[in-house]
Amino acid sequence: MARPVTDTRERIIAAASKLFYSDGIRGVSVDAVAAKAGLTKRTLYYHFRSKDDLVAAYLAARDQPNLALFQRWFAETEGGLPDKIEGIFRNLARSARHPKWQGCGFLRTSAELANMPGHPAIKIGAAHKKKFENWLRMTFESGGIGEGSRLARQILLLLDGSFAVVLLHRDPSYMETAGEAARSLTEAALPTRRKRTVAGR
Amino acid sequence: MARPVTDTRERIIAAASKLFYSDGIRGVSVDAVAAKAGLTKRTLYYHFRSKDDLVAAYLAARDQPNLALFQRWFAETEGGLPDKIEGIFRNLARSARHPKWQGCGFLRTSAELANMPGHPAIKIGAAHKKKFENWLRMTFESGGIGEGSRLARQILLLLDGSFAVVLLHRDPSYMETAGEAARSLTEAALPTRRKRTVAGR
DNA sequence: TTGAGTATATTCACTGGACGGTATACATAC
DNA sequence: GTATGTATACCGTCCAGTGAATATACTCAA
Repeated sequence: MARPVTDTRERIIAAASKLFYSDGIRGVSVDAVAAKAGLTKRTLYYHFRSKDDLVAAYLAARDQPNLALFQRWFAETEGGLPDKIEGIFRNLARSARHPKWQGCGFLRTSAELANMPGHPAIKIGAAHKKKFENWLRMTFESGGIGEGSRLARQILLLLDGSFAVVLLHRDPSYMETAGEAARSLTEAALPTRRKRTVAGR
Repeated sequence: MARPVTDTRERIIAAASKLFYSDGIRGVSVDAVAAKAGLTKRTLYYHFRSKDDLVAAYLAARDQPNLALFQRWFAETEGGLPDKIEGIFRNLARSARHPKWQGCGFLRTSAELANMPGHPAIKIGAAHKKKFENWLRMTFESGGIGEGSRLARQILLLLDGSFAVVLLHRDPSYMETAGEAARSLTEAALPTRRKRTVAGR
């Protein structure tokens, strides 16, 4: 065959993505990924050095699209900063109602591999969440919020909390509750539009 | 030997608890649990019908002590409701700095077994979190907070969010951030002590 | 234009080990 | 002499990773 490397690689990653996300890392064998991709395990091992490598590639491939999705949800929501933040949670709740939804792949991987803190996949997950947090912070700061850093962390906590809680209870309404909380915190952090001097901590 | 059933059972659960919490469910073999408990796998299977049973027993054994710990942290913190809520997070941050800390066993199990939503262990985890949420709600309501139900959910989201985020970044300071957010939300929900009529949503 | 040689890509068949669970037998306590 | 409890040894399966061979595309000299 000798197709260009990237095609096969991406087919493998696509297969891995579906399986790892749906059944967890340790719940999916390399054979299963190869079968889903329509090739032999040996071929898979030609393109990836190890299962750990494959897991890292799976998460790396989800990094940018995930971020872009959140940013789109934010951009497409009408209204002020609090509304737009709440919009992210509303969209998330909607997507969590899809039957194939299984929480956040990054968080689930970090939970599953908690005993291997140095695992490349965990580093990728951590970097992903940091990117999101930074984007929030910059958004807040350019929206006139002084302590954008703190608010960004709080929103992130609510977001990841809703991933965890909704995965456990299978009740996406928690995401709407999280959205309300996020809105409250954002409103409280917003400058009062009247007096505007120090107002710090 | 023929020791009373409960002794051996509890020794097994204690061993399982350490191993499952530290290395995850699928990362620990039944043999490993038996070895840690100082007996044979066959003996273990005399006391538990399957690994799934054992996993459920592991979480069931953590239910009450965990709840009691949170309640103690709440009770032992001086001050008003917001302070006491923040106290939970502060204590949690302290415990998360212990080298053996690996997040919340209930959440990690639900993440690992996400593809088996009916698994008994997940039901136990869900019930545990519901108990905690209910305790929060009752605490808030008897503290004079009208919408205690919503606030309880928000606090829970922050708490579980901090479990997830700290597990990923290995940075317990997120728990203090979550505690601040929890305090803010609690303060905002507290009656103004002055005008007190509707003030609803 | 072709054909030899090389790098890329894929397959089949296998290994060594771990894993969940069980058949059978033995020991102790009441 | 039967309930309970523990141990040895085993079964069938799955799983991450590999060795050896093969097939295809690419390069470049004749």
